[in-house]
Amino acid sequence: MPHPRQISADQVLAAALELLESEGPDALSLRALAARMGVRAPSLYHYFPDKSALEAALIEQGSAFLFEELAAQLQAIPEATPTQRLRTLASAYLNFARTRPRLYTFLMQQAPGSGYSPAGKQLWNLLLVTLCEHTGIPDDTSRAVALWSFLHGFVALELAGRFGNSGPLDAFELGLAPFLQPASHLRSKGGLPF
Amino acid sequence: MPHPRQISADQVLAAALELLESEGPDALSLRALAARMGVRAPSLYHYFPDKSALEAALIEQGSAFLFEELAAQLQAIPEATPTQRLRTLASAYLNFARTRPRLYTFLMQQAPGSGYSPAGKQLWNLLLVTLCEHTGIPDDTSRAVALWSFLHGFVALELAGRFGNSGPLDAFELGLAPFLQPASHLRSKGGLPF
DNA sequence: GTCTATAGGGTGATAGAC
DNA sequence: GTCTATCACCCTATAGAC
Repeated sequence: MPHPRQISADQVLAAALELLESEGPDALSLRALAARMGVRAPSLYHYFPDKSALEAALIEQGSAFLFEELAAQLQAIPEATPTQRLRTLASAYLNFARTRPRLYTFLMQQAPGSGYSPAGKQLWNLLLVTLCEHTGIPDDTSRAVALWSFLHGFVALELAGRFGNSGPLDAFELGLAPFLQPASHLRSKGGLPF
Repeated sequence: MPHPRQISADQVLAAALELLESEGPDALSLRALAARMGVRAPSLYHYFPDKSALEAALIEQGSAFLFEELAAQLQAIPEATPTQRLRTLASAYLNFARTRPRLYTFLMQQAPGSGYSPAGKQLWNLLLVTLCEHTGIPDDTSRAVALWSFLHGFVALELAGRFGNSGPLDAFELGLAPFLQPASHLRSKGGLPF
């Protein structure tokens, strides 16, 4: 046989992830991707019906990657208080985005497509649960959205190069502080935020 | 004369802004832009040396547009307290992004290029001054970065369709609340944030 | 399962006529 | 100042050989 099996769907996704991170989203073409795998572009159609399907799978896998990274950081500190866990989550989020800036940007700039995303749901749930365990409020959805907004906003602006060389780390701590307040302070307000 | 002057640099930018908002950034090609102006693509090179120069000018003008919108909203309430002004600024920011989602995304996803951006500086200064007048802290840079992070993050996630139909407006108020706290509360902490 | 060949489209940019 | 014509490149996707 002149052409034995050389690649797999997972290998395609792994190579796509590498290509995306090293060359940017515009360089994520089927030709370039195939070339990186030592194969020709049409071969990829054996594993994905078209490019958008490949992209969707890439987003799903990238989201799962992010989730696993955050979960791993939390599992590394089993004795931590809920507040420490929340701070760790925030740090891990920032760290992931800094380590894989183009992947992070790629993940966030696309809506979760038509179908629903298991990895996206896991991610959101991790954030929500970690926050709720800190605040002690059962379904603290709005606060979780606010926290996510801050985290994403900080990360996105930093990755886009909007922060000068003025220390943005101060700002990260400052913006995070209200979410890290002791839970008692939040509940004593009786419904009023902060 | 078979070919009298038909367009100007400003008209090109205005048409580009329309095209960007209505068709998205991928549709912003020189051919499509020229077609929209009733002209051929090569004519555009008489006003901009290349596409990237046109994009840079578009970003600059779009940023100025955003700045003017925010400034106008603030000038409309000359009697307002600093806190009211800050809240108005946040609302106007959110409103601009919702009204011109693709322009906003386009503006934010690009670094300010090589040179510096007067409009970008005006924008940042307006945010910084409005916040500082509220907190009473002279150079509250870090807090301004944190506020910008939250505003941009909320807007970006909303525009990317990451918020379900669960009320994101609550989250906006909740995330904004720490920044709107009475100034006395901020200063009484003696350096400690919040 | 991978290949070659190709269809059919897009893009930015330039030369030179008028 | 705008045009036509064109270069040189990129892309996704399919047909059909092996």
